[in-house]
Amino acid sequence: MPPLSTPPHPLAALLRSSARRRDRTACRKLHAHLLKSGLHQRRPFPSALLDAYAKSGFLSDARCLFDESSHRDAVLYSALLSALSHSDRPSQALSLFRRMVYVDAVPPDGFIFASLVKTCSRIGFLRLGKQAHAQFLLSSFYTDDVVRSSLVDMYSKCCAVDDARKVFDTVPDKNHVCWTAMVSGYASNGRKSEALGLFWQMPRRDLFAWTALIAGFLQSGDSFDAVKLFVEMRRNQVEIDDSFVLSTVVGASSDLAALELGRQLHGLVLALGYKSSMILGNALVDMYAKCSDIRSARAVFEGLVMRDVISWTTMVVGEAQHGRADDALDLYDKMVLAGVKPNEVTFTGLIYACSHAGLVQKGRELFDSMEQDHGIRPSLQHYTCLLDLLSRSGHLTEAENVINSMPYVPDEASWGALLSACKKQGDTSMSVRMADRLLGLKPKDPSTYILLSNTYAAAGKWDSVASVRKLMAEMDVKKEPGYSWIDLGKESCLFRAGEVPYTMRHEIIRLLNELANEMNKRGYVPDTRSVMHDVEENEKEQQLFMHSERLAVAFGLLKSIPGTTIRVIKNLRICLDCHNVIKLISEITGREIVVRDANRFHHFEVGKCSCGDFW
DNA sequence: GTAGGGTTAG
Repeated sequence: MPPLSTPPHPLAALLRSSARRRDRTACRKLHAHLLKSGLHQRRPFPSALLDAYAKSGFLSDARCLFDESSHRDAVLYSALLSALSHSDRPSQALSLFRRMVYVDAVPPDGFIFASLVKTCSRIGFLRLGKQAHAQFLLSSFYTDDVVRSSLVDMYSKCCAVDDARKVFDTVPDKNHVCWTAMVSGYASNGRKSEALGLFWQMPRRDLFAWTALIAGFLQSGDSFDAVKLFVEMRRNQVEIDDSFVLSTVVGASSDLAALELGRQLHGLVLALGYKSSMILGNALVDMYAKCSDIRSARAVFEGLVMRDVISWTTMVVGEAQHGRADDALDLYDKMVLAGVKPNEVTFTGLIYACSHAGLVQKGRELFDSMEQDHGIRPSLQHYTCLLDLLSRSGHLTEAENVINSMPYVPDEASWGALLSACKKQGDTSMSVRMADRLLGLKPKDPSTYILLSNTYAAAGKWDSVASVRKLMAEMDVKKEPGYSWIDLGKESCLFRAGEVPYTMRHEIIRLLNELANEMNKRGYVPDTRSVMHDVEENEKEQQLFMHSERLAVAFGLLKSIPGTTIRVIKNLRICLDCHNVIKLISEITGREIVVRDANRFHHFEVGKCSCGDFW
């Protein structure tokens, strides 16, 4: 006969179900009842109550219970440590752990080791994770497989995949959690073939395993294969009974700027009944914004039942990248009115919006308000946004004062922001000064080298141009080749500069020539400043004529349904001349054209661009 | 009574 286990107290069962529903009111009622009946200090209620508050998202209530408790044993510590390790400030678990060991002299058990390792995984603290591993092996719990699974996860998250594999191999009877942790580890660290190999060796592949694999591919930058795997998962008829995998694959379509795919996924989300999921809603808002369909993004946002700081921030950033600064600022006011606290990401989006619309004073105010009104210390990235804001609108001296007095060491991005603005405004001596500082940092980004080389060339400093080239060779920096991509749902096409697909060659060239005639009538003169190669003027014009974004727009005009918006994605920034040309094309053809470049979105309509030529 | 794997914003 197996030993009879004590049935759970009916109130404990009620607490657990309230926690699952995240029902804080129910927790409070039960808490009151326990207090009145004097049961609150009897086992299992101290830890069950704490756990219920924590799991329904009220960590401060859980913390209060812990602090007021007179008897803090391993179970109570374990409940709070677990809650903190899952919170948005997992490092708090470390100070609690120290208090447990040094103040209350409670020795860690298997539960506590698991939470400690989880904390190290969340904050990426490999050194401490290794110490915890060593202590665990010395303890009497060294055979605990739950802790081993958390160690597999911890090593993977700290990029030590081979160490994760060593732990994985020591587990005799691996369960799903352990397999999934290892598959996720390989996938998210870019070890694709090992991830797939292990995945297909799994005894059974459930939704968790598929999600881990797909999310891992996405994390390591392989959105295309992430989507392919999702299709394979559907073919394998895996039931989707939670929304994790959907938000992951919606994220992949944002990355790919694949609007048609995103629309289909939106349909699937509705069909599977996840209309009211906030996380999925947030992912969809971001997807539509990144796929250049800002109106649909806004429609999904307006339809959200619940909005958290991520929902608002996603929408603010979306409006900002589409050059709709007024809408971004208006959203911010509504967000504050709705009682949602902005965070550091919200301010990045807001200052970016001001910067791209030339709203200097408003941007300065927001930057100051960040710390004054919201207690958020500006990061280096915020300072870089401020530098961009000031320098773009011609406040170069003020910007130079900021970069020299800010409480951070400026990096490649900060000097780069300042330099590109100086150069655009033709301040040669300041440009050279900035360029010299930037060159000293041995930059990594190919576009920085192009910027440096152009700056020195414009100033006639040919010896500096030569040293830029030399450093590029030393650092093995190669300019990324430009390409543009258009997705019409039924067919999509990728264009590189100067290359036209054979089957469409005549039609595309003929259309571009017809458009050029019309443009010439309207006074268009090619702006060859964007052509870097040292060639004759008419050769430069010929190169511009075949820029990838133009080829993609021409393809879109020929192939898309008349009257629909043409959406083009470019991997680098759009060139000055193409910007002029596409404005004219939008006027001549009466079509709306949206280009997503490396930096932002350009909406071309009736001869104008949403960026106001200020990008 | 307490633990381990997979989702959203710059």
